Amino acid sequence: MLNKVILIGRLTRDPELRYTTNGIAVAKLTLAVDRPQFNRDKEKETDFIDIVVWQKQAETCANNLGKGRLIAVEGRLQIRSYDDSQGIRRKAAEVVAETIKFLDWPKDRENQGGGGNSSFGGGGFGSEISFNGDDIPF
Amino acid sequence: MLNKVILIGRLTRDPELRYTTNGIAVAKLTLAVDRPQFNRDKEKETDFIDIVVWQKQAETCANNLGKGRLIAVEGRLQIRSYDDSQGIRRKAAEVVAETIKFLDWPKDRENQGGGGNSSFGGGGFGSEISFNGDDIPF
Amino acid sequence: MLNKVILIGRLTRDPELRYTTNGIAVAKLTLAVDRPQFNRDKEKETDFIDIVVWQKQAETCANNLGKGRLIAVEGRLQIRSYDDSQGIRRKAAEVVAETIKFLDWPKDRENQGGGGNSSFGGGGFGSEISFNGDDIPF
Amino acid sequence: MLNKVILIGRLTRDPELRYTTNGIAVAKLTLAVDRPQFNRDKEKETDFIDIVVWQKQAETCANNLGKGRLIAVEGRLQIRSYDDSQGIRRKAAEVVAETIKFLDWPKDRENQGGGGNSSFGGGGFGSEISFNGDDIPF
DNA sequence: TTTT
DNA sequence: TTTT
Repeated sequence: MLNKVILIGRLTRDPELRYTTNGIAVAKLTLAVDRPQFNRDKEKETDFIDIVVWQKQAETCANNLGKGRLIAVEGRLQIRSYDDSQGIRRKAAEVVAETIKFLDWPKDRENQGGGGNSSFGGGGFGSEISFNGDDIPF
Repeated sequence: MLNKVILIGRLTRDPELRYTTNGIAVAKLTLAVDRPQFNRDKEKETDFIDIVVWQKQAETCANNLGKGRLIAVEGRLQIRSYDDSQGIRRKAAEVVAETIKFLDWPKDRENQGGGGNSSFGGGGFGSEISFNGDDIPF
Repeated sequence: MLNKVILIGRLTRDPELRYTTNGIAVAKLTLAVDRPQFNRDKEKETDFIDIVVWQKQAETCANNLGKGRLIAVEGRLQIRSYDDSQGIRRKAAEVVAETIKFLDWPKDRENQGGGGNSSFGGGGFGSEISFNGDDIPF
Repeated sequence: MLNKVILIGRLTRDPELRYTTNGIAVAKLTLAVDRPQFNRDKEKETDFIDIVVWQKQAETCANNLGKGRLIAVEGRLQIRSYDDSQGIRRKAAEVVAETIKFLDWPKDRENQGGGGNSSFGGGGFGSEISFNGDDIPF
């Protein structure tokens, strides 16, 4: 079974950081992802997608991201069922992030920054194991 | 903005085919996507994901798929807000399919079939334009 | 069969635009995609990936992109075999783009621009058919 | 930077298992991925894509997969440069697998098997950390 | 509510 | 060089 989601969009709000009772960090983000517009007369349509980020990445997001920032998210779509405060059964859909890339710089940094604000930050959030191939025996 | 979802899973029910007032075919599927299990003691977890398929593909799905079939879905995650029959505001998440591949054969065909039921069906649902590269001027 | 590639990276050179003998536009780009770095002591590793873009998108890329620009590419991995000028059999790998998103603004525009260079361009390259769901009969 | 490849196709040969000088298992597969056919008159086109699998997954593939098997691969596109045995500079493209799913059963099993050969095996190759969400403090 |  |  495969469950893979890749999104690029902007945060609609600052990340919300919590800790589980076991002390695990978890952040919740909301991402605005505009749908492609084929008809300029039609109003813009946007999907507002809830993102859940765990552990160290949660703290990195909380410390470095804010409303309006452009990010890429790779993760999986998770559907949870729960009863809300009025006892109504609800389904929640959220993307559980495996990797988050920052695709622009914070506003502050741009304003302060000298010339080079077009460079790319991003890296450093991956958690996969990798090899450089120097040692491949083929 | 990018919004890409790729799923492999099994249908929990037969496709449900409708037509819009404009006569456009639309099918609704529910896909069971098991999460990877890292601990055999824990109970299996599954996401039940609603899929929407449009037009000719909707009819192809309705005519060829049934409960239990294994499929791959490529599409985008769409979040809709609506008021349910009790007037309660709800959010619905569904994957709008762009391409669907059939990854196994219907039970009937396997039972009737002679030897070769391991072959792959699938194709024919793509909607993209493609080129074969014979004419690339590089 | 499924063949899906999603890349984010920077152009190593300006797009190279040609036309087939049938007059179809085709652009070739090279994308530098840094691998995630897990060890700051190791030198940075980068994959240089050839991208082929067809038709209107080819011209849009040629007219709007240049060396250093950050883009997202969605497409498929294509392996071609050919004989090079010395008659040596070679294999070429390239990603045939279906959609390209521009993730930053050209340098010029940033320099000229007032404050708001953090906004997002991107859109307009999609080629899929979409629906807004107002008319879904469920 | 993002580099994500998702493929579904059939093995053109049995996996080739080796070990690095450090004793790390690495398997090489070749995957045939048919391109979507929009014109039944045209001959079928196929991309033959090299896959590299590392560590425990390499051994699992070597032990369980063979020519003709249908699999799904998730990984990243890696471009390596090297000099071949005639001293000619070449570029090799391969997909470094992160996850591999088995989408059909081996021929033997089907032939021996009683009725239920349509079920899905697959699982167990994931290497990511996951959470079950019971403990989300939202 | 659920598939194998 | 190729899978179904």
